[in-house]
Amino acid sequence: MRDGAATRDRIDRTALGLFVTKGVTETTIRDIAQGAGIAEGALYRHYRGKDELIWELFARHYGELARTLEALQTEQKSVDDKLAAMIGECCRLFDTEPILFRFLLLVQHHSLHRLDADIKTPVAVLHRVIAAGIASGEIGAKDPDLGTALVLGILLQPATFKVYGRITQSMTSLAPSLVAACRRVLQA
Amino acid sequence: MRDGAATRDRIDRTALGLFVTKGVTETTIRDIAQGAGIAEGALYRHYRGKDELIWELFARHYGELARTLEALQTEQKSVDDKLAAMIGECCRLFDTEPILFRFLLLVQHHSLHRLDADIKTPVAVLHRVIAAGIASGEIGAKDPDLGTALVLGILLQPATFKVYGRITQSMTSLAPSLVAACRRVLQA
Amino acid sequence: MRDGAATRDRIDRTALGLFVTKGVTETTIRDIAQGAGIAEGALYRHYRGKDELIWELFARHYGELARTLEALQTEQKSVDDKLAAMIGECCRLFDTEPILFRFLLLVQHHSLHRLDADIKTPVAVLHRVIAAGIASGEIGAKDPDLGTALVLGILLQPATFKVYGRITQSMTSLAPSLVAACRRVLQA
Amino acid sequence: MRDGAATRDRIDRTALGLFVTKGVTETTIRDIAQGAGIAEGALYRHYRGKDELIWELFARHYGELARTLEALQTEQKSVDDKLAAMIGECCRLFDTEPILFRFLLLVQHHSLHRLDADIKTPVAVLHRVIAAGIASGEIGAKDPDLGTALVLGILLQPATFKVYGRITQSMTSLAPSLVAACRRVLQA
DNA sequence: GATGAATGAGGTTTCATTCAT
DNA sequence: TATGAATGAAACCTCATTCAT
Repeated sequence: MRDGAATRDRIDRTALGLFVTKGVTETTIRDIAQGAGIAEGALYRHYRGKDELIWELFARHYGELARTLEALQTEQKSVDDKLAAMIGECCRLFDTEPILFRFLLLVQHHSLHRLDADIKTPVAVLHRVIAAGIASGEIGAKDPDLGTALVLGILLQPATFKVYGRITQSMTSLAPSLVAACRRVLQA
Repeated sequence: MRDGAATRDRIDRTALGLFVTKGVTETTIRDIAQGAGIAEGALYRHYRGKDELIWELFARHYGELARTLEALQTEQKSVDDKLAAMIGECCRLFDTEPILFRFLLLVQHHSLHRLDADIKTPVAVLHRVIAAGIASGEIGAKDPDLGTALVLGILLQPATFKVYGRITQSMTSLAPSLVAACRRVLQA
Repeated sequence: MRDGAATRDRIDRTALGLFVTKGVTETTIRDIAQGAGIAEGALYRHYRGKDELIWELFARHYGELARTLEALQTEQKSVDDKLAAMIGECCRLFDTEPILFRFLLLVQHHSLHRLDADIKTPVAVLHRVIAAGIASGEIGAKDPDLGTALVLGILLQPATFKVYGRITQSMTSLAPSLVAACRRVLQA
Repeated sequence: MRDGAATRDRIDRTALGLFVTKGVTETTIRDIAQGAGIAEGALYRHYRGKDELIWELFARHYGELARTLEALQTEQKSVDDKLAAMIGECCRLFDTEPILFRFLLLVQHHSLHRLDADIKTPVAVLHRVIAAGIASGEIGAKDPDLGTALVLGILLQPATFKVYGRITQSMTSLAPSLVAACRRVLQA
């Protein structure tokens, strides 16, 4: 079954790339199959259908990112360090696997209605850290929801700008500025 | 003859609502026609096709927002006041016409490739204000692109949270906090 | 009603031109109305529908050509002169009103199923002349149907070549050669 | 998997028949699919669209006829024999595959604009033979274009008459008469 | 008599999925 | 297990014609 795993991997990578380039709805099974070098029907050996492929791809990586952030956060003591670690990781991910990052950015809206009952999300991790910081007094702000939104905006909007070429530096090189911005924003 | 302008208006409103609710690609011409109470073919009296409908709707309102922001910005002296006015207007727009706002948020990516030669954008207005603030020394930050991204993130991510019900207050009531956050972020 | 007649004339000329350029089925009522400078609905004041427009145009001019040929043929004594007169007239018509000629060429197949009960046709006139020539011994050939086909081919195929630019001389200047060819062909 | 070649064959034959019977534009994809006993969508496995189906069908057979005529012409020494061979073959084709022949007759105008850069045509073969005959003095006529038109007219117009039932004999039985007519016509 | 919005049927094409091989 | 032809529903769009103004 090593072949099967390799094929599935090609499917995943091809799909990810096409989803990001053309959009999810605009990408057809045929596109993916061609890109992965298999027949259309073969895809259904690996996924029950297009929806499941999308969902699987999203849930797997979204969940993985959540677990990674959770681990990083746990390693740190102060809220400041926790935030720095998480933002740094996201920047690193963007630079290392931009397609995957953009996919997560893209599909989160599309897939959010299935998130309810399901897995831990990166946003939830972030939210918990900020809420804890407010509780402990490390963060001056009062509203954990707003705080989460602000931090998220400060992280994701530059990433979006980078996608469109409005920002050219690497996200990693930008990370310290973003961390600083988050700190300032959470002060009041 | 029947009243063309009224029909067109119903088309516009129906389309906007469906685009926001179901997504642009997921909304069909039939959906729109049914919602507007006309036959599918009738839509083509008013728009050359689905793409043009999307583009028209986007360009019209995106351009209008840009012009509104530009006017507001001109009325103010200091960069602080300019930012406050612009952010306030966006919050007001979100509260007043949430569907329109969400549509602009949604489609901007989808339609960005046609923005090249065309009209002024709200982002461009914001960028110009920030660049001027940097030049005049009113803003401590150095990079106008990053600054624009940060402000935009601080504005749009809370809006997104509100769309998903994670934030319940009105955007207008949130505006002062957002303005304050922007000021702080632009300080370094 | 002078205006009505003028409008109808514009419709006719526009339709003729479009039919020849784009094809009959490919030409829409809208095309014609736009070309004629009227609204789509207005066309139905002049013709009951598209089919009738086509048929009317065809029948009118096809019948007129038949009557013209009939008159010319009657004026001449010998079969040779009759043929010369008819061919000359067709060549003149091609040079004078190429669009009309091409339309007749084009639509004859499309409209032939309605010719049954109806009017005299140019082909019928030609056929009668040749049959008479065979009967009187002026023509050596035996089969009037084949003879008609040959003469028609000798006339229409050069016209078709001219339409496609493979022949550049005027049809009128070609007429003597065509007449000579017909004579020779009808000899055996 | 199901047999693709057989299906494609059924599509081709059905399309050819319908094109000839109802006209190309008047024949719908649904007509063809029904006639071929498949779903509409299945057609697109075999042809990219209706236009390509038409073009493919035309180019394939038009080119094949050109090659056949070329081969026959090469086998003969004298221009007379070359013409006889080519005309004989066309008559044989008409009698053997009348639908195919009528299709070629019908669509040549519709498809001529794509002939530019492309393949050899039957008309080109004929033209070359006649031009060579003029050069060698075997043909008395002077203008190869006119000569080609005349021969073509003498061949195709009887075929057209046969299509409409005005001529009842087989084209093959008519061939000698046509050859003789061509000879006579090319003498001056 | 003219206008052009509206209708409604029908055209071409796409596409996720199934299924025979 | 893989293939790719086939399905069938549905998408977008066109167009002759009607009809309210």
